[in-house]
Amino acid sequence: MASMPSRPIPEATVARLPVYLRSLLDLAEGRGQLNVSSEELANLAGVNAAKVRKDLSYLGSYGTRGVGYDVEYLLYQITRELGLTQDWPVAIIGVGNLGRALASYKGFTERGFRIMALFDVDDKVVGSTVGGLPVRHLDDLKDAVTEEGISIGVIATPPGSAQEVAERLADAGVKSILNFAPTVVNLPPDVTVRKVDLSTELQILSFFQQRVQAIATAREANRRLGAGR
Amino acid sequence: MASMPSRPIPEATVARLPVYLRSLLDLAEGRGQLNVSSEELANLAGVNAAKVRKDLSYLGSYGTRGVGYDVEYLLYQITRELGLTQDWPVAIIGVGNLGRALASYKGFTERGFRIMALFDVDDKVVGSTVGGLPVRHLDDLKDAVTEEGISIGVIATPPGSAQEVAERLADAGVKSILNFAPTVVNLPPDVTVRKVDLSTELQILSFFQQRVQAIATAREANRRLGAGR
DNA sequence: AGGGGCTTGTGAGAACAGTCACAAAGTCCG
DNA sequence: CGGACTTTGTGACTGTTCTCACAAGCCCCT
Repeated sequence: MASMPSRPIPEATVARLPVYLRSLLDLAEGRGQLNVSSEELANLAGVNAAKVRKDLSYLGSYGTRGVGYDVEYLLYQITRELGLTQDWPVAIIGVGNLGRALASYKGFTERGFRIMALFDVDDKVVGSTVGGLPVRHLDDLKDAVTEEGISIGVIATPPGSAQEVAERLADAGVKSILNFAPTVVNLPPDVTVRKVDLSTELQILSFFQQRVQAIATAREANRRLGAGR
Repeated sequence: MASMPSRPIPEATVARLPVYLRSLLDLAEGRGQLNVSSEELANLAGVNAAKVRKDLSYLGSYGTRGVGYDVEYLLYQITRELGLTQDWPVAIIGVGNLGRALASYKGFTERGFRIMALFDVDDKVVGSTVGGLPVRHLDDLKDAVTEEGISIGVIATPPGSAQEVAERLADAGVKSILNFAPTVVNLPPDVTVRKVDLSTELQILSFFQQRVQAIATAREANRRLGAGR
């Protein structure tokens, strides 16, 4: 029995690790701080301190009681746990407004994600260069994935094409997909799909906004009625 | 006591309503289908049927046993619950790559979200026109929010400016913010902030990808050792 | 009018996530 | 060297979300 994963890391924790990572980078690069307490990290990450400690405890006991966590060491551990000690070759499919913005977005490349190839089906863009990379035809996908060792696919197509593109990615052996198209894609469970959906987010905001307004309106009505209590 | 909210709708449910909404629109517009079962809706939305039923039950009893849900009626109820029967005026702050892409992104406008104003601080873009709208200076924010009745703010600035912009939005009376900047913003609890973060998503994918590879490697090692069982 | 066949709505329980509070373990200072 | 102080790591609790399974309700056919 080689290296048994000490405890399985809850998904909710995994989703917060990148936030801690960024906060720690700010501390290290910005102020050159050497130690950080769960309290301070919690403030930076916008969560509560107990949660930070519990999250970090899944990675192991990397803190020192009475002192806090060593920033550099924690940075290294989180980086390692997230698999960011290596580079991940990324392909973007769909070179419309969004695809273009993604291709030239810096935050994308900064942390070990290398955009290796762009794909589209439109003859008007296939062959052109975007952000220093040639746009290839979608039919080249499988070959390119093999050649370039692409491990992450980013779908930035219109919703109608997303499912097909997702299947092609899966067929080419890509196991991690980030879907920007506003539609659900169904794939076998061995492929991890995450969704980033603008209009969904706006609609959720709308729900809360509407609720606030509804309450305000009700309160207003109550006041007019002069209802006591 | 006027209209007591029958049951509070769980946040997890709210987050799925937009997905159901989209699936229903596909059914209605695409195939003109009149009824839908929880089973079918679940397939379209990529969740399980019991969850669909429970989610919808929070809105009221809008289904018919033995038949399913009336597509149009359900569409209306979800639209109403999400507060999408009215238009929401939106402002985008930060007109870089991402801001531009957002300003011209169609999915944005389609469902009752109207982009009313764009803001930046860079003299090189202030005064120019993007997607048919003039880019105004951030200092005009408060006035514009009042004049245009802006209720949703979208932050598309670099991370360093996000907190300040968020505070300005809050100060101007905006209660709903969608933050694309890769940083946490802290605001009073009466402001709803949602975060869309590209690199966080990629890092989460990296975690799972790395895990899969680690397992594959371990299995490979086991095979080489000829370990039985 | 009654029975068979579907599909909803929901109670009960399991799984997961978040919070609290405190013992354990370290530092620091006199 | 000992005691005050700080901060971690975690057990126990609470709250939320998911899943299962089935009674209740409705349609349709004969």
